[in-house]
Amino acid sequence: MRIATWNVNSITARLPRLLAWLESSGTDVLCVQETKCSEEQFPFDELRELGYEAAVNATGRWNGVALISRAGLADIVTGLPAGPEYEGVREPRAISATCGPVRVWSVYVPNGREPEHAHYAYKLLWLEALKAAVASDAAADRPFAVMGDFNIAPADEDVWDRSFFEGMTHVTPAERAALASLQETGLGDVVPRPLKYDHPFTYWDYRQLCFPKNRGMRIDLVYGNAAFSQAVKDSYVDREERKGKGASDHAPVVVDLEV
DNA sequence: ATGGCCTGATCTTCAGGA
Repeated sequence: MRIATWNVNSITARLPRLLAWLESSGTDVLCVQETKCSEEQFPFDELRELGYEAAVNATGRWNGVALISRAGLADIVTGLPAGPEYEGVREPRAISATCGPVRVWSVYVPNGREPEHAHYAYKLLWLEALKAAVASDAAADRPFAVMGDFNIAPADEDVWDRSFFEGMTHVTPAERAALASLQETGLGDVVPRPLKYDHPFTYWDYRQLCFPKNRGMRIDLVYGNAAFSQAVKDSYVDREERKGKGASDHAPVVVDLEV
């Protein structure tokens, strides 16, 4: 089974590339983030024509997550149970389902904006709620993973220049501590291999030639429990999908499982 | 080759992304 996660930065703008990539990569289950559409606007029909069904948690122009699967889609949970609100809104940032032998969450962790911003405190609260939501499945025998855009670089080598990010979100000790806390549930970082260069960055800013210069970050992560991690046969960042016109600023992270 | 931001809506200007 091939399972992947990809922040598409608008599923509407990305639809031609998304459909082509699903076919060319042969992905069975895709965790999507930043759909940036309402559920009414979600391209269910186009996906169905390729043999995929979808479960969606999306409300409009911001955020939005989905699971796209041709391996089953059962026991769907929309949103984090007891997930925090931001400015009175429970934003669409998580969805989970069972896809054949695997249970999976697609998550879009809040950005945080700046360490002093209310959004940053919200980010840490959101990660606490995520830990509570996944603890039971993480400890179970069934292959289970939390996959998505975590908006956190786990270590200094996961950003192109540590000094560039001084004082910024994505690299603060509190955010990294939240990731470490999540791992206490029994989840481990499934680190993909890069297809080029020496580090598996997953995001490159659109601006200032960041991609050609490989000024990237590894913030799209896969956290699997023991059964999931043992089933991993290969994992890589498909940087080819970051190339050319109409690309997302994130590349898909692909995981091949023997289940 | 990979190329100096992109997206959708409040739509010609802006918030948000990270």
